[in-house]
Amino acid sequence: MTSASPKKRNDILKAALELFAEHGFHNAPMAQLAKQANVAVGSIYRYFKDKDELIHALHTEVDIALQKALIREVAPAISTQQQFVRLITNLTHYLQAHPHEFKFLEQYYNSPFGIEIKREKLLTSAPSGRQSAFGHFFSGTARESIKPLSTHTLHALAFGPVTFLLRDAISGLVTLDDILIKSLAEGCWDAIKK
Amino acid sequence: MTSASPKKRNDILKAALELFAEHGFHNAPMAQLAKQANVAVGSIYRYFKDKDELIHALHTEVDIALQKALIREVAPAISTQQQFVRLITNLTHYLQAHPHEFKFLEQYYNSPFGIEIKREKLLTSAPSGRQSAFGHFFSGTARESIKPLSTHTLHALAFGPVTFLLRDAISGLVTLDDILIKSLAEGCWDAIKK
Amino acid sequence: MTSASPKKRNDILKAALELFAEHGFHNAPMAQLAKQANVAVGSIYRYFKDKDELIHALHTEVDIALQKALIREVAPAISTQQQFVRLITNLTHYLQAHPHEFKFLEQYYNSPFGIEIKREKLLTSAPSGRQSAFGHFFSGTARESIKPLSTHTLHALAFGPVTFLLRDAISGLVTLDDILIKSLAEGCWDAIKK
Amino acid sequence: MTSASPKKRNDILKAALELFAEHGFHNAPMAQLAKQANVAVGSIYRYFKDKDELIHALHTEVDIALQKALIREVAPAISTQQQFVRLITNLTHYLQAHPHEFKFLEQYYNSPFGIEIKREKLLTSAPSGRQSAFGHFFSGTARESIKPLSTHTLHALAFGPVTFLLRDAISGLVTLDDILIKSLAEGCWDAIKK
DNA sequence: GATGAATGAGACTTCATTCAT
DNA sequence: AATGAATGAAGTCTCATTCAT
Repeated sequence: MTSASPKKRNDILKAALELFAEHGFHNAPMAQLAKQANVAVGSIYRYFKDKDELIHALHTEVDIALQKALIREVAPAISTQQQFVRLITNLTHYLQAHPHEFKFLEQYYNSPFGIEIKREKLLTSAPSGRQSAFGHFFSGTARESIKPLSTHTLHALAFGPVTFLLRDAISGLVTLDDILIKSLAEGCWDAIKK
Repeated sequence: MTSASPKKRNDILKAALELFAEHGFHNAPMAQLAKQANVAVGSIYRYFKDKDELIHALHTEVDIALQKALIREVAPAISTQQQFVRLITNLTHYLQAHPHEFKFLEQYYNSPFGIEIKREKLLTSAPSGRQSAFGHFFSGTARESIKPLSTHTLHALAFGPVTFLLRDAISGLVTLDDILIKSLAEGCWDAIKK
Repeated sequence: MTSASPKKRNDILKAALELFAEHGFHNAPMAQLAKQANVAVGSIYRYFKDKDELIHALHTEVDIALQKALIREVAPAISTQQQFVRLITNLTHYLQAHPHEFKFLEQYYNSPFGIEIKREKLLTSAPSGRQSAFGHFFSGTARESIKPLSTHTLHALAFGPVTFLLRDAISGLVTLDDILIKSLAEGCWDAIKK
Repeated sequence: MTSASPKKRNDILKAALELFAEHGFHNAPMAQLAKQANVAVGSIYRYFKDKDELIHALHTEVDIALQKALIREVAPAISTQQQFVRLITNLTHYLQAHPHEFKFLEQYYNSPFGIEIKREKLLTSAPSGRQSAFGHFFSGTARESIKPLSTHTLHALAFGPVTFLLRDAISGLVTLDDILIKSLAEGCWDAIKK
């Protein structure tokens, strides 16, 4: 699907993000999506082959934006621990500020879509947010300061807690203040540091 | 809504677990479910008011079974760290051996259903489910050995990595051997211990 | 269908009358009917071949009871007008006191069932309530005092107003007191008297 | 709920009228309705939210058409009696010529739908429908020539016979010729005139 | 290129009827 | 004879997708 008007394509993706996050893939009819995007139903199909392709495209966009956010202010100058805490903090802040993105991603990775994607990531060096930023971190000089575990395990210890807590935060069950985020990040660091 | 024959009710729940795990709630039509359970469509409605109630009932069953598995061999005699490692190990083993249950739960907690339940668990003293086993642990004598963090944060640090890794394991992206599980559990412990 | 226990048969008919009147034929499932009658679903089918037969049987019962009520205190001694007013009054009183019966009959005559029955009534001298009581009246000595119209027209002029008003009364839109009923009956008499 | 093409909307209403009249609301599946209207099932739902709304909409249409027919040739010049006879005659002629409309209305007023409507008519000044034409008549100068009864009673005496007889006529049990209609109308007049 | 009315497969659910116990 | 669990056809409604304008 080639895009004729990037503006319109964006409107659709934006509307899709909101609807998917709020109602789930299966409770977001194309008709409603079109309405929210101020676009005719038929037009959506000029930009995306079908609903699945729309979902995948949205994932790519969201993933790219997330990656950008992750590496903000992660200077090489600062200590390894500080770098790590920075990454975790960036991740948490960004997703807390973008609950739609978070809900969308959770949903995505919990659906048939997600598994496919994960498998691909292993094979190709996919342009995917999280893993690449952290992947870079884990395979860099940090390696000396952290436990000699597989990348998968490290990812789990670093990411797991954040996503777990974010779920609760976004459902309104907890409030994430800076103190909490800091202690979370430090806990994660304790989990992986040598 | 519960009728006489527990056998048939069970057949339905079993079929539901498989289909929901493999295709998702929304891609598991009642007709297919009936077929898989060797039951007429209408029969399902003798045991469950509607699809939602079936999903909730399934959650209850799965949750109870999981809790039973969690507390296996967690003797009061062993050290706090050993208790914790035991809990994490039990959780991981059980869910790895029961991928359907895991996928179902992930899906459940990522849906409107789950949030409701979580909220309830906060208010009531959750009669079943993951949190109660760990909740018990965190509020017991272990408290002296672990960081003074909120229950939510502790849960996140303890559970987050496991569920994160399990997703990958169940997708076939990693293989969880006992060594890996042990280092994961120890990592979690490092994250929360004082 | 032969009746084994007239008691049970009656329970079923009574329950059917209530449910049909309150919810309509199509919103009165056999299961609910059974429950209300304190009888197993299957048992209903021992007394009535199917739902249709049950409805027809109920019609017969209701019709017979109505006919009995109609001829109460219609002595040959009193004047023709008084006889007529008596009939109308009886009809109104009875149906007002038995709204279930009225609603059932209205529904019955407004359905495919009713038309069938009416057609039969023309051919055979069916044991049917209303028409036979009034039929008898119209073809008796009263004929001299009333307009020389067809039986159908006379029926219409005599019955029409009553049933029309009863509908409103039973919906709660009007209250029928004795004065109102009297003026109604007199109006009907004015319509048919010579 | 009203979309662009009034043609298709009309086709649906026309088909609905036929099916509802012939088989009843509950024996006229949407699928059959669609077929009869030469329309896809889904299309019906573009024009009407659900079956109930379709039924209500149909009632509105039928009611408007009926009212138009009622007031034909009811000149103010003619006598009160003549006006009344005219109204009754119009009503009878129209409904005899439009049996579907008659059956539909009977069914409608005998269902939960109808009662609602009647109640509303009492409160508001009914923008359409039978009552308004006759209501107008009863509250006009005619009042001097007719009995001092409640509007409800007058309606009953005027309408009751007509609807009663029409039921039989439409079932084919009677044939309504002009003579019969005339004597019916005069009977009704005798019932209400002072 | 854009529009949105039309389509119809398919989802969920109900309920009259049967039949093993 | 009675029971009520089981059945599955059939009903209402939704929604991804197409296509004439």
